[in-house]
Amino acid sequence: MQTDVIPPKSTRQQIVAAADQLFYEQGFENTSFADIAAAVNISRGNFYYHFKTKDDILDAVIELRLANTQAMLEQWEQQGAKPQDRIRCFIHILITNQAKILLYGCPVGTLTSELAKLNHQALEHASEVFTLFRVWLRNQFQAMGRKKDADDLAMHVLARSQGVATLASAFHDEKFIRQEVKQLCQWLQQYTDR
Amino acid sequence: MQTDVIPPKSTRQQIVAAADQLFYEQGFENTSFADIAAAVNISRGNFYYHFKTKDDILDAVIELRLANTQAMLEQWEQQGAKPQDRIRCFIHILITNQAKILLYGCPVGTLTSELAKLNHQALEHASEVFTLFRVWLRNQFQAMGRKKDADDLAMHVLARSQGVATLASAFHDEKFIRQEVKQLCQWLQQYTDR
DNA sequence: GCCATCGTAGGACAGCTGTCCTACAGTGTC
DNA sequence: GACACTGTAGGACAGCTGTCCTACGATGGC
Repeated sequence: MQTDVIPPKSTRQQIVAAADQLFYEQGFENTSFADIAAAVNISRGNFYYHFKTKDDILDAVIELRLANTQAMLEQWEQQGAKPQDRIRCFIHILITNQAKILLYGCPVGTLTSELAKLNHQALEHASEVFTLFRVWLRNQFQAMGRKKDADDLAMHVLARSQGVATLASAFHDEKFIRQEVKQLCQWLQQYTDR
Repeated sequence: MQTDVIPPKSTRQQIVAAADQLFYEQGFENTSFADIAAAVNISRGNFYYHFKTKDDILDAVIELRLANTQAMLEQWEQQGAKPQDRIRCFIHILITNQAKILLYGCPVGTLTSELAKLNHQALEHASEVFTLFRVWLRNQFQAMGRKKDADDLAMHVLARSQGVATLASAFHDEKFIRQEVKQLCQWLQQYTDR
C-alpha cells in the first residue's frame, strides 16, 4: 500500500491560500500585500514575480473558491442518496462552519457585498460562486420533480442561508443558526413527501 | 398659514449626512476623510474641529441611522392599522429602496459585516439598528397573539430580508426582490388569519 | 475699540499602500 | 566554465491615509 505523498505547496499556491483566508477574515480592501507576505513568510517585493496586481490575486482567490466549491458539490452528490438529502448537506454548512460564520459571516456573500461597494469589476467573477450553488440546487429540485420553479426554490434556499449568516454574525447568535437550519429543513420537507 | 422654514444644516450635520451616504455606497474603510470633505466642500484639516477621529464620525453616523430608523418605525406604527399591515410596511422597504439595494445591498447588514471583519468595536453599536427592527417586529408579532415565538418570528423576517438584499445585489436581480417579497407576505398571512 | 470664541483653511507629519526595479542565489544545460 | 532561467530579497517610489498644529477671518459681548 502506497502512502500518499503530500506535494509541497508552491509559493504561488501558498500566497493564494493565505489571501483566501485573509480576504475572508479581514476583507479584500483591508488586507494588504504586507499582510499576505507576512502570512507566507516571503518578502513583499517578491509578490510582483507571482502577481502583477492585487486584482490578479483576487482573481486567483476566486478561482480557488470556485474549484473548492465545485469539489464540495461533487462530494455532496455522492454523499446524499436522494436530492433532498443533498440539499440538506448544503443547509448544514451553516452548522459545519458556524464558528467562522459567527465571526466573519458567509465568505461568498460578504465578498460580493464588498466588491459591489468598491464598484470592482471582479464582482461578476465572485458571483459565479453563488451561481455554482444556484445551479446545483436547481438541479436537485428538478430531480425532485419541480420543473417550473426549481430555480426559484434554489434562490430561496440561497437567500435564507445568506440571511442566517448575516444576522448570526451581527448578533453572535449560535442558537439562531441551529433554529433556522431546523426550520429550513422542515420547509424542505414539504417538497419531498408526496 | 406659516410656511415651514427649513433650518440650514450645520456643518457637522452635513458631514454626518455625507458620511452616512458614502459609508453605505463605498464602505466605511474605503471612504476617506478626503472623500467626505469633498462631498461637503470643506477643507480636510477642518475635520479635526468637528470629529477627533474617523471612529467618531462612524459613531455619529450610527446615531443618525438609529434616529432615522426609530422615526421610520414610529411612522409605520401610525400608518398601519393592524400589526400585520405594519410588518408589511417593513417587508416593503425592500421594494421602496430596491434601486439602492441592487447596487449596495442593505445598509445595516453590509455595515455590520464590514465591522465584523475589521474587528471594530463599533460593531455592537451598529447592530443596535438591527435590534431596533427586531424589537419592533417582535412587538407586532406579540400584538398578533404570538406570545412565545414573537422574537423568533421577528428574527426570521429580518433574516429573510437580509438574504434577499444580499442576493439581489450580487445578481442585480430586481425580479427576485419582488418575488421574495410576495412570498414573505404570503408567509406572514398564515399568522394573521385565524 | 478690545477681547474671547467659534469655525475654517492650509499644510505638516509619519506611516502605510500598491507598484515596480535591480541585484543575487540556486539550478540545470550546453 | 559560460550561460540562461527561476525564484527570491530588499528597497525605491509616488501617492494616499488619519491625525494634528497653527494661523486667520467672522462674530458678538463688553
